[in-house]
Amino acid sequence: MTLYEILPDLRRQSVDVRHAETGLWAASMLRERISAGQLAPGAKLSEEPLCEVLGVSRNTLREAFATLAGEHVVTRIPNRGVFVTRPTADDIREIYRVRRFLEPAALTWSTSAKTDALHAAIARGRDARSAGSVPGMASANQDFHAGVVALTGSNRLDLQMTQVLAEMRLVFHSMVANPLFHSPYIDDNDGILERFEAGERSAAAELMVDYLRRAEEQLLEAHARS
Amino acid sequence: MTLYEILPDLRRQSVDVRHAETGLWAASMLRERISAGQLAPGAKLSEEPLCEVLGVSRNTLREAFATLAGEHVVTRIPNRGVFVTRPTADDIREIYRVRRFLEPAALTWSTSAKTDALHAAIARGRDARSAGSVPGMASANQDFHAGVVALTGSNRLDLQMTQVLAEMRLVFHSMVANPLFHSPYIDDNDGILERFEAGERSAAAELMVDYLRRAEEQLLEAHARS
DNA sequence: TTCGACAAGTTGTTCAACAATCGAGCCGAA
DNA sequence: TTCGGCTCGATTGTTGAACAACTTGTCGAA
Repeated sequence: MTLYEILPDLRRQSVDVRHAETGLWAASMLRERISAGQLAPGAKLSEEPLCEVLGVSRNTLREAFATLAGEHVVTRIPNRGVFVTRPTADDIREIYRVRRFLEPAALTWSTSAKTDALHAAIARGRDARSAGSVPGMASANQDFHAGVVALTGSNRLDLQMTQVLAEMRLVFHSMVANPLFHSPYIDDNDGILERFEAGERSAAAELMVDYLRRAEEQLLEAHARS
Repeated sequence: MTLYEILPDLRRQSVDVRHAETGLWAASMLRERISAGQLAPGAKLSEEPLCEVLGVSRNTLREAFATLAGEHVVTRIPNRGVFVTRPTADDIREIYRVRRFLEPAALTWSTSAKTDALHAAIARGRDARSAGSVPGMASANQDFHAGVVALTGSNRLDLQMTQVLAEMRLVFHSMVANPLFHSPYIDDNDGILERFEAGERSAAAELMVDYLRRAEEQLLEAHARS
């Protein structure tokens, strides 16, 4: 399987692209493909073929690598190359460590109570479950938890959560997909939101911690298997 | 004042430097100087003179810029150049928004209770206050709050806090230094630590929120003045 | 088999060139 | 004078080629 088959024809058309964002453009291109699983965890991103496919120079590509490395999407090993990050068990633990602080904190202390996006995410999750769509459930679940952190109103925490969720996708991609993994959590989310809206914030936070612990445990177990 | 006077002779000596880290080296060089206030907020980092001073090529310098931009230490304006970030009032609010979630969360839910570093930071703060050293008090205070987040045991949250504190230093550098700003907070920190060690975690978290609100208010006021 | 020298392939870094953009200063019209 | 548009110089954005340094695998000698 050549890189061309995985990433056909990403060369940007010369029209309507601005000067001064090629590096970011290349980064977003790769980020997309990695997030979609087309570039699997562990895959090596060799400079020369990628330059060819993206239609950018090596120097520009390296700027893109620097950006992605800062997001932990990609791992740079000096003199060896750049690889799509393959999360370790420790990475999984770290991801959930972060989430167990961020999400309960958001539920407990956020001043905003705009929960429309949360309800929408839960609804989308139910629809996906009915339709039997695993990616749909996964994405809806991510939206819900991103939405919880968005309650903080902080761009930085949002960004941190976005990055952590991007790494979660890498975790999923590096393991066998279990269709049953996401489905029970939809009701968990609903319960959390219910408590939150009832003003029982610490109860909501507790449910969240409980959810996160169970999810971590399941993921670690699946990771050990793979 | 030329760049040479501000950053004399940073060119790295050819001996004992490894291949494959020049970009990171340049980034850390600049980070240091910015953190120390030698490169003030708003200062333009022109490529050519900086290449000269650092002894690296433009491409490598640009990799360093990408790194620093990811840390919000530096702001890139397309086709205009790279500048040391000059925090706005909104930035200050955002910084404290992050801190008001991170630090109370650490106090409330961290599993570690290793408070040696916190005691040490408070002691250093008292020494600095006796010695009348404003930078000493500032640095001790930062150490204390970094230490609180370190209780989470999470590298990511640590890193986030490190970045936020780096931006705090930019805030200080872009305003007139008020010698009285830091001194009262040493006792606040002591009170917080006392509650935490007594197991009264929510009380500690409340004190922390209170401290952060007061600090934010003072900084915003000082910022409006400047 | 084991070890080390060597060769090939990649990454790290530099350099020089050109394209695109910005901003200052100049000029002329109202 | 003041305003708008213009040109021009300086700086940034991007490229391609070149070379240095490192990694890996191979081959042959002991």
